[in-house]
Amino acid sequence: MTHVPPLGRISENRPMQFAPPTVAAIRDAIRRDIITLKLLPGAKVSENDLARRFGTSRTPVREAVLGLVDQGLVDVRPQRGTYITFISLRSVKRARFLRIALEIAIFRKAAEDGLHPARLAEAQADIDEQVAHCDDPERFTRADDAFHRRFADGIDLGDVWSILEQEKSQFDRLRFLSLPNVTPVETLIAQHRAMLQAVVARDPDAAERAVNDHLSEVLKVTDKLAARHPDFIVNDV
Amino acid sequence: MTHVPPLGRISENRPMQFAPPTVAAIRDAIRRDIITLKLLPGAKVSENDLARRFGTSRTPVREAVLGLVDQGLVDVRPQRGTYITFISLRSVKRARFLRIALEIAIFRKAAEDGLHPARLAEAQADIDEQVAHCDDPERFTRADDAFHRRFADGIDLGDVWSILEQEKSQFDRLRFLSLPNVTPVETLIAQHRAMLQAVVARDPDAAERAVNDHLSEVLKVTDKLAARHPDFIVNDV
DNA sequence: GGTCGGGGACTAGTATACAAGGATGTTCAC
DNA sequence: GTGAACATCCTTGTATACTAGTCCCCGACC
Repeated sequence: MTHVPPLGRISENRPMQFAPPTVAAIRDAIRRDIITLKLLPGAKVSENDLARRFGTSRTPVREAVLGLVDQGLVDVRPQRGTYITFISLRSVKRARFLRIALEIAIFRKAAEDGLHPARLAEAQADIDEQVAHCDDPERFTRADDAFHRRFADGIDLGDVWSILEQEKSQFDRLRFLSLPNVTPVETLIAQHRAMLQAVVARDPDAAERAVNDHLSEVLKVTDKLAARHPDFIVNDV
Repeated sequence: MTHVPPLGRISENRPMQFAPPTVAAIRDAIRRDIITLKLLPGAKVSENDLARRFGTSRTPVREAVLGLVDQGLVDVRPQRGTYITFISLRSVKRARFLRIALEIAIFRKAAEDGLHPARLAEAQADIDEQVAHCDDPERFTRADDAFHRRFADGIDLGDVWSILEQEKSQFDRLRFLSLPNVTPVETLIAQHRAMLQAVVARDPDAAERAVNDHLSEVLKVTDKLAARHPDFIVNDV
């Protein structure tokens, strides 16, 4: 549980243009704590405690928590309490299925329609970033996510990534159980290069193969992790 | 705007087992009104009015509305009002992209792993239902949805359909602009049969082709509709 | 007649109060 | 010593009150 200084009415910091950042800020803060396992699965959280922690009333906290319920990260049981959900192996498998299906479609479309050169350059920059920080797991992960996201944003269909974001949190928790990743970063970077190259070459089939290889590699870790951390994981398959 | 009799504290009707059905009930009711275009795009709704309509306080209504914000169905502007979103052509295209990608993956997996015979029988029953009520658009649509959902539920990955459900509402509104559908129901039913048969035959490639044919047929209507109803649609592509 | 300003009637955002049910610990009976 | 009943505390769910910002109309003034 991280200590968070009271938000102190963000409205004073930000110009409060259109939306209240309060709820979103609280939701993201809690979400981050859950994904980084500062809030462990099964832990009980209290809306009152959170309200005190963030220096607001229960109302914004409650709205934030409800958002996390939709994401399957917390489970609120009336008159009992609010609990961090255990990592459901079935949910992880579902997220994996979804991610592979979607990313294949994304890269196929990117390879078919072509991507704006600027986007391609950004993707290349992401790879360079990965090379530069291959020893720093956190920065590597960030560049990794940026790379994937780049294509989702590039195919000009609006916010496709947000769909994945929501599901991704399910196995992002798993990923935090064992940083650094088991797969050598050189392999990952090589796979990223193959994915980018397939899009540049406008070859949808090659893109699909590359994505499939990559995600199979990345996601097969889940099984090992699930076996190693039975205390956080409910095996419901 | 439908008149809805006050919920009168659903807790009395339902056993109030675990969750409060109040918020969910309100959310679904509003959602239905939006999708069926009883609440037109651009219309202003007031949390106070809704609260009066449902016979509750603002709190549950507000929580329900926030859920609809996540689904992109309403837009709440602080201190101004809550408005039904216009149908965003980009969102529709995104939903279409997502649905094709996911359903292809679902049917491929169903064809690869095979489906429980009971599920296959249910899918067949759904088709029979479609044949029986091909003149009743509403019942046909229900059986249509049930058919598609059957496979999403059948691949044993948890609630995959809910992802689609959320996106589907975007062009469900479009669909309601012109019921009955333009594509003859005989064609749809034949396509459904092809999809089911491919799964039964355990032929993933055939399944993919069948799904692609079907969804391309169903979803291509959107372009025509978008051109015909410019008042409800914002062309942001 | 046109324009600017002020006030009232909305809006959503937040805080607080209350209600209802579960968990837990203590106490009393056996 | 053990077990059951009860009281208290704590939980979330809901209702209500209050705050702050926006819109719009109406009147006054130019």
